[in-house]
Amino acid sequence: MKIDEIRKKLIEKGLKITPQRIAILEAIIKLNNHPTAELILDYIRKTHPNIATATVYKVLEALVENGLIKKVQTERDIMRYDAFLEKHHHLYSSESDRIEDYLDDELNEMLSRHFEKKGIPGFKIEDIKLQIIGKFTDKSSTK
Amino acid sequence: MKIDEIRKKLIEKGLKITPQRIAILEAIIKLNNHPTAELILDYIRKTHPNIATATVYKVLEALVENGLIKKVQTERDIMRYDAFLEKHHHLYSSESDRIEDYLDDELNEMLSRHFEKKGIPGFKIEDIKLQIIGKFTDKSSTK
DNA sequence: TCAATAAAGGAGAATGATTCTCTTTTGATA
DNA sequence: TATCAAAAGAGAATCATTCTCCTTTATTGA
Ligand SMILES: [Mn+2]
Ligand SMILES: [Mn+2]
Ligand SMILES: [Zn+2]
Ligand SMILES: [Zn+2]
Repeated sequence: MKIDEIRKKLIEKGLKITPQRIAILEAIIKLNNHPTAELILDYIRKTHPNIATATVYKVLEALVENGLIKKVQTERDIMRYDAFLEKHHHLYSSESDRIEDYLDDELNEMLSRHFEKKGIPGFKIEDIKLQIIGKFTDKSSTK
Repeated sequence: MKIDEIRKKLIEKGLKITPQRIAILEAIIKLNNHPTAELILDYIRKTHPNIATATVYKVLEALVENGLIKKVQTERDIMRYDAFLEKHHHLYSSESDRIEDYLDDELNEMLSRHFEKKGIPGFKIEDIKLQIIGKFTDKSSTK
């Protein structure tokens, strides 16, 4: 997502285009792996040294409410943010708290078919998220 | 799970049997739907008026670490606890913050088969949890 | 271009769930 | 029944997040 796309999305949602909002969205995209508010703050302070903590939280909330980003929960008491908007699931290691995206259309179709056939009485499904918990085995972490 | 079962489990894990631990486990079981620490506290104070807040948190932590209960995350910044230990998934409504258990062996087998066939490079799967997000449509809540 | 103004940002205090520290009590063991 | 490590109690501390209040700014349309 480039700046122009970000601007367009903000306008679409009736949000004012501010340097802070653009910086925060860019930060999430750049930082990639589902950063915390604190990581975003640290990153942004390099170019916007005066941004307030509350601004970051308020912007994040506004972006979530307008569907420009998503919240991601983990086992820890710190919210994570995700600018990748295509339907996807997450690989998660509780040891390293690392989150990676997992895309699997075959899986999504399988789930759709399953729940279409076998509905859940008393419940209207809106979305299904898989938390795939385990350990990353690549070089950068044994966890 | 009855008191005797609880006692047995505590002994198995080398945990001392204390009135507080039994009360807290009983509370989670009795309260059922994935209570918060606060709800557990309120419930327990009826019979143990002097229990300390920190004790509840410490006991909950010990029970989680020893596999007697599980933590459940939601979109909110409050931990929920689950004494139902069989493999299951959760139905969740963000509006009401209600969590219900969802058991589906057919689904579990389907997922096992899928990931057995199609592994995830660089990742060793330990568990898969579905968060089924939507709205409850039964009498007790429209949410 | 500029004034009006609602929306957004800055600063720092407040909040609140959770954790920590320190002291006292208690369950398990022999 | 004494011993002692484990656990509980009390209350302060922590810290991610939210709130309040004031100032600044993006947008709009005259
Ligand atoms: Mn918190
Ligand atoms: Mn909190
Ligand atoms: Zn993601
Ligand atoms: Zn459950």
